[in-house]
Parts: sequence; structure tokens; C-alpha cells
Amino acid sequence: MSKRLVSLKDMAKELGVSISTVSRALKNHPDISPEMTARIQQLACEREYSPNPLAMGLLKQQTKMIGVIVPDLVTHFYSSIISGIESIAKQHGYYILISSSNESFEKETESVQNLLNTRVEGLIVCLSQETSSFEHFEPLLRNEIPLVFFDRVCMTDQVSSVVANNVEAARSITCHFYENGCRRIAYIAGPGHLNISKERLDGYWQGLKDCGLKIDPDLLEGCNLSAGEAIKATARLLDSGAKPDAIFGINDTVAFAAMKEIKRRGLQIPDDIALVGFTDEFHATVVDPPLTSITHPTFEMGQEAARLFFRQVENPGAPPVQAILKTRLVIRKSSVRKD
Amino acid sequence: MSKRLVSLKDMAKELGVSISTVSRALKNHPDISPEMTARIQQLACEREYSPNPLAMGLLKQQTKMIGVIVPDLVTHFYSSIISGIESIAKQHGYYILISSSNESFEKETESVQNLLNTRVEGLIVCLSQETSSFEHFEPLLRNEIPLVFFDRVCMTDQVSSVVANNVEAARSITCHFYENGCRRIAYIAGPGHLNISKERLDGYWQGLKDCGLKIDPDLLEGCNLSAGEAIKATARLLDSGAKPDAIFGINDTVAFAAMKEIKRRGLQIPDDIALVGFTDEFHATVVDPPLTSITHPTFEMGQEAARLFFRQVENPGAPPVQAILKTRLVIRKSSVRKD
DNA sequence: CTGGTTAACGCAAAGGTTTCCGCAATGCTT
DNA sequence: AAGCATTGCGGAAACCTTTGCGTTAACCAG
Repeated sequence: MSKRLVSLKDMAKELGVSISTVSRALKNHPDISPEMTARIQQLACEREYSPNPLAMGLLKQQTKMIGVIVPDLVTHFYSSIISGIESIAKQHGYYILISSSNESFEKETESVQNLLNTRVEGLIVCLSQETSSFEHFEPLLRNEIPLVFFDRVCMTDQVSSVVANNVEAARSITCHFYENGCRRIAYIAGPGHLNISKERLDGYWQGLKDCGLKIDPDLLEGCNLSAGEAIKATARLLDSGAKPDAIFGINDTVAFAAMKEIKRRGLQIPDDIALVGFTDEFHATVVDPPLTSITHPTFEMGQEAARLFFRQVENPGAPPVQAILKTRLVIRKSSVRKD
Repeated sequence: MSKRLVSLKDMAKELGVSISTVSRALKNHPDISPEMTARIQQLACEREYSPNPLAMGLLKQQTKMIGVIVPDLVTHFYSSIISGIESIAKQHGYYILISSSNESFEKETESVQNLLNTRVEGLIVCLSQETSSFEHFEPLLRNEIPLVFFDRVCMTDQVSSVVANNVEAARSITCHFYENGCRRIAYIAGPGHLNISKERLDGYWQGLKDCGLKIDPDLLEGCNLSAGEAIKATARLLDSGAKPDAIFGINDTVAFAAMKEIKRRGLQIPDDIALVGFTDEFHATVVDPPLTSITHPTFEMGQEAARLFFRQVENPGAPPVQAILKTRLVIRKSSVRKD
């Protein structure tokens, strides 16, 4: 096991003074004589003293840790958001404790429990796909423990959150399809209880309406957000009599899965089926054809979530706010028809 | 601020008993009468007592935290490894504290310091691209603080590490090119001080030798591992008189950058230039053409690193070991010529 | 010479947990 | 009935830091 780092007590004994003297000397407290201060600071320097955060945490009742729960760690969307959270946390001298729910409600509940037991000062959370009841967050509300949701959110009247402007984004996608000559625009949605799914569906409908198209239930498919299910949903869409000429996928995974299935059938993108995703910058540019998509400002979303978090830490009673981030429709080849 | 969770003292006062009695009752210590034990356990249950990890950490001198330093958080390679580390850590009841160096030596040094100050029990590290001196790890060695390197490693005689079988993998790539008719096989390397760069270069040379090809310095290009530099390196390769008919990129970023540049020039993959990367599963399948590559078992690499870590925790004096993980050459269209 | 100020430091408590040791009361043995 | 072991619990130290307050000695003014 590692040798203990030096403590105030160690240095106090070595110099034959009291612990409090050492403590104060290190903070340049005026009560301590300049000579003593100098001796102590020099020793501290030699011994590479650094305060024990556990002792501080115990005393001050704060751990300087934020718990972060995400559906998974490996997709770029989340890791990029985490990166954003970390950047702000670092500025505040906080560390983040990451826990992934693997899209499981049970694991999410467990993570909330574990993180609270670890005495994080609060939580920043993106709901799992399965999560449709929210009691596991009640203890946080009761005890006024800072809590922020991002992307997949709930209880927005009580909890601060960061989301994308999903409705408008989905609307603009639909119109973009229309402008490129598509008339049978399909949407592959996610679980109905997720805000992102509902809001993007709303936007999709609004877009149809704005373009004078009718809502056709056959052009609406659902899936959980796994690649396998998304492929099946795409297949159903293509096999049914719906004859879509455009598909809008609710997120990265779905869009790429759709692309795979469309290509597998030898259909051309965008000429047979135009495709647009809802994703972040990186992936979209490496696939072929490059994917038109709504890009999330993911890093900024993480930063904003962290900022809202610290707002609550510094300002306990503050009412919840909802930050809505602008997205951008980035047009690439997957949706642009030559004619 | 959040209300304090219930402590042993709180419950002791409520029941009119001593703290030690409560503590013992919760552990079913035989000294405590069954009735008292029952009363205490029931109260603990109602109040949702959970031990304060700060107090425990202070007492036991362990924080149950592992510091993890990676060059960045957002590439799939690292996030997948982190996921692997986390899975093993969770099993041991440990949390991980993640810090990204952003490929900067200075930030890496800083992270080591900060994490040690946070009293993590040890570190799992992937060196930054810039790191070529290693004094910042000396304090860990001196104090026998557990340390494990993965992928980009150093001081392997003193520190346990996990790496891929880079030499053999690079050799097999080279031979694969040869079998597909390529004769002017180029390699885009990384910074020369990194083990991964050196080992893959060795393998590349071995492969050339095995196939009876000569080493041509014009077919060797270097870059730092950024996309921008990789594109430039590819351009130099294509502009020079070297006339490569195959390119082997040292890692994900480089391979994708090369692909972009090759396509931009209107060259065909694999017919004009065959391309192979050194990457992990996910990306390679979504690009066009699908990228032949050496796939890392990234998740397993993380798991193995964590296992080596706990081996050191449980077994302080143990000599360092090096785990070498097998990779797989997954052949896709980017390297297979029809004729 | 005395009362008071001040500089410079020590004491102790608090934060939460575990564990060794001690103590009282009870039950048993002889 | 005296002596002893056992049962059941409390006290206190240790882990480390901060901080309000108490203490000491020196010094100065009256």
C-alpha cells in the first residue's frame, strides 16, 4: 500500500509546534510570526504537503464531486458532453464521477443511489431509454441536492435542464426534405415517453403541415434506440406499402442503422431515399454519402449543464431554468437531390 | 445546500445509546443484544443510513477511487477503454476519476498532481502524445502507489502495462497488402518516442522483409496524431515521387484522415490506393468503403488494465507485468482488390 | 508598580466511523 | 456467599483539517 502523505500533525511534530500553528502558517495568518511561517512553509514545500481532501470534505461537508449519469460512455454524443461538463467542473475545482446506466432503468436507479452514498454534491443526468418513472430522483428534490438533466429530461418544472430546440430542428428537417422534392417523409421515432422523441415528432408534424403534406401513420415507425431495432424499423418502413422517399432518424444510432439497411437493399441515397439524422458533427462526415443532419452543440450542452449545476450550488433556493440550445441543419449529400 | 444525511451519532442520540453500539449493531456484532440490534437496524433502514465514505476513507486511509488519465475523452478508442475500466472498478466497489490530458504533456503532469492530491489510490494512464519524459510518475514509484499504463506505455520494467501486439499486427497488415498485389506500401507513423509508433514501424519493416520488399524511406511519413497533420502527411505521400499503392495508418484518426484526402483527390480505394487502419470496430464499418483494420479489443484492454491495477492494490510488492492483447485483422473492402 | 493591550501560539471541538479497552451487571460455579 | 466469567454497552482514540477562543509573555501607558 502507498505510504501516507505528510499531514499537518507530522509537520507539527517535526517542528515542535502545534497543528493549528502549522495550519495557519500555511495560510499566512497574521497571528503567526514571519520566521515561523517561513520555516513551516519551507518544510511543507520539501515534504510536498497537500491538504487531505477527505478531512476537508468531512469538515466542510462538501466533496467537490459531481455525479454524472449517462446512458452509455462510448457514443460520441455522450463522451463529448462529458468532456464539456468536465471542462467547467475543472474550472471550479470539481471532479466528476461518471456512471453509465447502459440504457437500463434499474442501473440508473442504482447509480443514483450509489452516487448519493458517495456523497457527491449533486447529479447531472441524461435519462435512460427505459426511464418513465422518476421517484428515484425524489430524495434529491426533498433534500435540495443540486440536479440537472440534459437532452432526455423530466420534471422540468422542478429541475433545471438543458435541451436542444428539438421541435424547430425536426420541423426544419421536414421542410428541407420537401424542398428537395420528397413527398413521403418518414420518421423513425424513439420510445414515446422520452421528451426528445415527442418533441421531434411534434416538429415533424409541424413541418408536414407547413409544407402542406398530410400526416400518414404508415410513415411513422418506432424503435428503442438500439442499432438492431433501428434496422428492423427501417426494414418495416421499406417493406410496407408506405413507400417513403425520405427518412428522418431520431438520433445517431438510428440514422446510421437506417443507412446500413438502405444500402444493403441496393437503394440509392439520396435518390431513392433521402436520409437525415439528428447527430453530432463527427460521425456524419465519415460515412458515405456524408449524412445531412442536425448537429448538436454537444460540448456546449455539457458546459451549460455544468453551469446550471453550479448555479444551484451557489444559489440553493433558485428556481429551475431550462436552457434551450440552438442546433444547426448541416446539409450534406445524403439529402440533396441533383434535379 | 443539501441537508446532511443521517449519521451514526444522529441515530445514537435518537435511541439514547452510544455511537459504538449503533456501529456494532449495524454489523451484527455479537456484543449487541438481538433486540437492540433489531431496533437500530430498523431505524437505520427508515432513515436510509449509509456510511459516510469520507469518514471511512479517513479512517481506513483509502478512497476507493482510481485516477484515469487519457489523451482525450471523445474518441471511441478511449471511451471504450474507460468503459472497460469502469466495469471492473464497479465490481470492486471503486469509482474512477477521469482526467483528460488533451494530448498535452503539461496537462498530463498537472493531472497526475491533482489526482494524487485527491488521494486516489492509484493511476491508470495512457500517455499523451507529447510525453517523452517521465519524472512526473516518479512519486508514484517511490511511494509504491499502484500505476498501470495502457496502449502508450513507458518504463515497462517498473510499471505494469497493457498493450496490443503491435509488431505482429503491423506485420500482418503489410503481408495482407502484399497478398493483394501492393508493392509500394507506405506507413504513416506517429511521434517516434511513442511505443505504439515504434512497434508498429518494426512490424511494418518485418512485414516488408517477409514479403521480400525493400525498405524505402520515401514510403515512410510521420505526423502527430491530429487529423490535420495526418491529412498533410497523406498529401506529402501522394505528391512525392514515392507513388504508394497502399497506405497503413497508425491509428483511427490517421486512417480516416488519409481516406478523406485520398477521396478528395478522386483516387479510388482500394484500386489506386489500398488502405488499412489500426482502429476499433465501430468506425471502420460506417465509412465507405468499409475500412480494413486491426481491431483493438478496447473494452478488454480497459478491463485488463483495471485487473492489473487491483493486482497491485491487493499485492503491493508484486513485480510489474506486461499484458499483450491479441488483435485481429478484419478484412473489408478498403484493401481487397478484385483482380 | 499595576492594568491593559497585543503578538504569537496552543487547545479543543467538529465532522463520521471503527475498534480496542474498560466497566457494570448478571448468571454461574464451588 | 464469594469469586469468576459472560453479556451488553459506553468511552475514547485515531484518521486530518479548520477555527473560535483561551493562554502566555512581553510591552507600554498611566
